[in-house]
Amino acid sequence: MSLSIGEVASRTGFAPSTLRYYESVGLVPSPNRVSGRRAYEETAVDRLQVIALARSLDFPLDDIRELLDGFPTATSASARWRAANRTRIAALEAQAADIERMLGLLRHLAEDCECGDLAACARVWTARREDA
Amino acid sequence: MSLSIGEVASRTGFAPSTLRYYESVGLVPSPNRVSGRRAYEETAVDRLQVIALARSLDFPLDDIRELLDGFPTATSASARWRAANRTRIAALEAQAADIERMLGLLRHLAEDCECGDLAACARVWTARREDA
DNA sequence: ATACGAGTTAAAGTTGACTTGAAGTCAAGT
DNA sequence: ACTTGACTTCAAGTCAACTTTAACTCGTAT
Repeated sequence: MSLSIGEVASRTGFAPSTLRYYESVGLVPSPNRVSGRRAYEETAVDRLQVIALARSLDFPLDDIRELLDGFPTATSASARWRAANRTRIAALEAQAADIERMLGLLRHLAEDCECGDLAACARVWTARREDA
Repeated sequence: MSLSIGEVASRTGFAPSTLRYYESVGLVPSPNRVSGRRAYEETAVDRLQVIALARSLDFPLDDIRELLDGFPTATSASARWRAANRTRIAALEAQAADIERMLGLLRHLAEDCECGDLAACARVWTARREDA
């Protein structure tokens, strides 16, 4: 049983135009056509859901493509791919830390802030980032 | 003591062109000019560091402006601003959850994945999102 | 038979967030 | 006097990621 572009769209939350675009840039494989129309396999939905998760975290399409194309199929997973993955994991961990800082600031503003001045209370949450 | 655009740039990590752009769109107030040049106060750096944090989380500029402009100055903080803030907090919490799911997937791929097929192991981390 | 809805392609348009380029100003150093 | 380096403005260019438009093709229901 195959799925129309509309069905895939509603299952994944992507617009049909987005699915065509993703195909055009090679992010998803080109599905068979049945009388001109795309006939997706169910597995396409799984791939797209990973893409949706990655996009929700603002992974660029090139990055997602690399992530998915280098997928460790049974054996492989190149050193290059593994290194890239470690980088991605580190970046996500840093991002999680940033979210916690931002949540700290927003909750402070929402609940009990009496600083009166942004500068006064902001430094608590914007401390750090002394590298390079 | 005031800061040149170059000093503010190196303290905040923004390019000078970005600082000018932020000023042009009203995200940061227009600093005094001393013989034509911008002379920033130190507090501008604090504001910009909050902006840097928000931008690192891909907050749109309009959102950041609203966040900063509605800052609870001693007394205020409109109901509208408070509501927007609750929304932002919820969005960040959801984003943190997405990061955890993605980290779960990436670590699985990096360490012990023997699924061989993306679809096979992806469903564990792409489950959820059954709303509306 | 024909109208409808959902699909098709290719090309052009949009948006947000910057960056770059051109042409000029200014203070300090040689 | 003049070069340098960091600045100025304003307009235009860039980039990723889509979306929109135009013109067309199907299969199905009336």
